[in-house]
Amino acid sequence: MKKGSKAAEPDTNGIPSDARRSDARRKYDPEQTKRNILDVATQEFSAMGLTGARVDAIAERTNTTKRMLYYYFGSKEGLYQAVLEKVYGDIRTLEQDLHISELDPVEGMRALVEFTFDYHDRQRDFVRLITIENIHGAKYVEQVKTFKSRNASVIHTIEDLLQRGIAAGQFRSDIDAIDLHLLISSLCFHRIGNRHTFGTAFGRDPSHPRLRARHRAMIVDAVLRFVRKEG
Amino acid sequence: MKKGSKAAEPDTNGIPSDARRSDARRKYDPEQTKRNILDVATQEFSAMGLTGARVDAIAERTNTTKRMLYYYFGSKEGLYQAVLEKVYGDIRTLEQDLHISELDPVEGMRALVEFTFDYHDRQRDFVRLITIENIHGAKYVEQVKTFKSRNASVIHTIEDLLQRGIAAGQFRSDIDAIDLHLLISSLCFHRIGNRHTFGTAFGRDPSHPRLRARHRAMIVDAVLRFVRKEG
Amino acid sequence: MKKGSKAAEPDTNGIPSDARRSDARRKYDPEQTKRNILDVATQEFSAMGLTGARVDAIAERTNTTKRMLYYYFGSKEGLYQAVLEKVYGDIRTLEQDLHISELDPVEGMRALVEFTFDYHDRQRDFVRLITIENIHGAKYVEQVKTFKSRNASVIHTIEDLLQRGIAAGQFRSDIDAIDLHLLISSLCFHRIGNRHTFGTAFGRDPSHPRLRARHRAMIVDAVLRFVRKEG
Amino acid sequence: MKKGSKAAEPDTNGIPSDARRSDARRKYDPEQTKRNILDVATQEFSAMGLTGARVDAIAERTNTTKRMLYYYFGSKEGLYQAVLEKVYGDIRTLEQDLHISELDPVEGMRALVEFTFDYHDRQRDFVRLITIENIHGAKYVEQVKTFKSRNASVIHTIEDLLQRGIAAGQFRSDIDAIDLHLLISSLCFHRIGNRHTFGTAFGRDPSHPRLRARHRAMIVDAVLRFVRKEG
DNA sequence: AATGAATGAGGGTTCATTCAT
DNA sequence: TATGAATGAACCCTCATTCAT
Repeated sequence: MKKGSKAAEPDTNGIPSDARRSDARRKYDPEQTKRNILDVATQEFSAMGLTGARVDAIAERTNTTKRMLYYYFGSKEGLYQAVLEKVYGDIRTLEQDLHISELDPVEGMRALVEFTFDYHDRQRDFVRLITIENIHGAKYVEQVKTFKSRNASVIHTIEDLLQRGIAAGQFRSDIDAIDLHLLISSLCFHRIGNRHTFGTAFGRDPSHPRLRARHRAMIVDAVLRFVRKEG
Repeated sequence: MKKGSKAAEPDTNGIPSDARRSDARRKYDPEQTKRNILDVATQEFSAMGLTGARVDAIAERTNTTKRMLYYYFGSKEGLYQAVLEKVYGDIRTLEQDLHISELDPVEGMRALVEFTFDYHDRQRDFVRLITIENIHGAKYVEQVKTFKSRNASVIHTIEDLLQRGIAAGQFRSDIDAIDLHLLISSLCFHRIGNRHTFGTAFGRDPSHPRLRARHRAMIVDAVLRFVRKEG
Repeated sequence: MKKGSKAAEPDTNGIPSDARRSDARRKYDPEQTKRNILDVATQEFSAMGLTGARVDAIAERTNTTKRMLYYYFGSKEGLYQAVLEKVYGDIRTLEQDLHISELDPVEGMRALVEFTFDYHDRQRDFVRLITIENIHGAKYVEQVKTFKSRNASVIHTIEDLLQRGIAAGQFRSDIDAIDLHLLISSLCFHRIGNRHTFGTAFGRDPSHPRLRARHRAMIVDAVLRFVRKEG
Repeated sequence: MKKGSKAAEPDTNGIPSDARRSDARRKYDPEQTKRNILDVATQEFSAMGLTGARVDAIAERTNTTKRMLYYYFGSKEGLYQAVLEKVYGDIRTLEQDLHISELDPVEGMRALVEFTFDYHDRQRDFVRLITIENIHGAKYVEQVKTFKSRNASVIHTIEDLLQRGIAAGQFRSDIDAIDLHLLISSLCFHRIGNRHTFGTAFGRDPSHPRLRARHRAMIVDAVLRFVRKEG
């Protein structure tokens, strides 16, 4: 308010901006503010759905105010989309670390299924957001750039596995890669995504840690039985 | 009231007045009013979710007014629950018609899987409502009386199949009935419930009629390979 | 519905209508229905006020349906007015039974105050309805025929008492009858009408039976001290 | 904003800008907005009762919109309670200014009664709101913090007066302070609170200014006669 | 960069009342 | 005489969003 207030700002003399970024005590840190909003929004959207989520509820649990939310993300939908982007950005590289192409087809398939299983088992926000997206006809995820490319890479991995497995006489030759991915996804997704209704129906939460190992083995088993060449 | 007035009415050619009671032209027909509201509500809730659905939108597409909706169902949530109940009531008896217990275990298993597949493939509202319920932690379906009992009957069917299959030397003996149901459900549910994100990811709608036969065969195949006793 | 249904009605052959009236088992008894509605309505209006009362709430606790309420009383306001009328009709004759004019002025005054006290102490519905009327500017009680005439009679009683008391040298001669009635009413009304706020303020319910005798004596005392000629 | 614009404004002759902060022309002034809402709400609640009052009606007569009402007071009931609080806050200090403890007991009692009379005579909103509260069982005033404490102070004042009056041989020794307060309140409250029904009954509005002096004297007289030790 | 105050459109719900039987 | 079904207007409240500072 006073003139000369600019001079009164926390002095940044000479320190490179990169270093300042990581200073947690800085008063105004746009990146941190954005991250904070995104984290809270992820929880809220994941818990309540797109329509069920409340902008006020998100703002309240944030370190900043509602206005900032609009300042950075434009609208509720914009924020939702940013959440989707963030969640997808988080996965990006994980799969490549498995080096599946270096494994024997059967072992590679097992590794892929186990990875997929573990991923769904741990990333519940991701699972919920996918569910929510489907209620909205995948309208928003469609605009997430990394979405399609990332999924394409899974198909490549599977295609490679199938090809090598067939060549080695281990796998059947009549399996479509996308169909197989659908099959694997189904088995890994459902037990998390629909765990509440399933739990209510059978008095058994399918996502409970106690069942994890058994389900993991079951799904790996089912997939391997499905792809393996008989006799 | 007058005799002559009958002739002026839209023709009812020969249909006895008893049958016409359920006629759309009757002004005071609570059963029809309720059914009409329920039908419209099923669409709206299924399309928009519980929070996303608009009571006004439902009322508008109804033959009556918004007030009647509250007259019969008390609240938006009450109506949602009634929808859940109706959708569940619709399935109840269908399964018993299969007479699975009279079939050979392998054929019985095939019949069960095919039935489950077809059911999910056709009853998209049902699938969507289950998805929506999971976003709300299955809070509402918990209060639907028929829900648990109906689900229990599926498990009995599977248990019977497994037992007979084991006895006949056809099935493995280490399979849990509920786990198997989860596996079958996963495969049938996912391709419908998550078809939008799947379609966006791979440019292929997994619920498209053109893929139905292939997926149906695939799933039956996967389940049978899973339960069958190996060589 | 069938023709000849009239003959099927509970037969009333020859019994005079007066006798039939009092038959509690009669199916349709307008007088009893009306009384039933009025009784329930008195409770509801007295408990909730005119705006706070709910027509549905009244109808629910009645032996008949909401429609009858409109059939007999026309509207919510009509019913409210009928309640007012009933409550006033109930008092009508009570006061005359005291034969105050036959008593010595001091004893007569005591009797009048005690009667007024007891009446307010017992007829809480009456007190509440008066309170409610004042919130509505006495709009409805204005149309109750017995209201003004009944109140006029109290003034006559007081005037008579004052005159006789002055003549006997017992009472002051400078007291206005209406003012005195206001004074007496104030003392008897307030402890019932405002008992809730008073109770909250002082932790003591002024209408509690335990205090009744003391308050009764106090008020009689206060009034007599007020009217008595000094020295 | 321009210098010249000031001259065009309705004159603010010489009042320093600090004082003008509460000026009606400021657009962002939460305190004024709140006060404005409270003032209008006081009228509406007092005139219509809690249930009878309309949020829309309040908002309409306000400088702001209905939304702000909820922004500041949360709900209709919250606003009602705030009104109660405000009305009570207004009285709080008034009584202490009388310095009753410095007066001779008889004069002190007279001052107290006159103050009570004048207060009820002037603060009709207060009287109405107390009436309304009693219809709701004092549910809301119970939560007004200042309510009990303030009332306690009146009792202390009366106790002090009684004690000193007894010591001076002027007052009777058998009077309970709370009972006396009830007596005084009754006399001051009733003529305002029930003036409509009283007016209808006797064709005389007891709260009319023309009667004020007479009633004031009557009530003081009645109270003094009641407390005075008899010859 | 950041904020409390303000907003209009629409949300679910309830009211007293009337219609058709 | 009596009734369940139906109604439209209005009620209280909440939403995502923007303004002025």
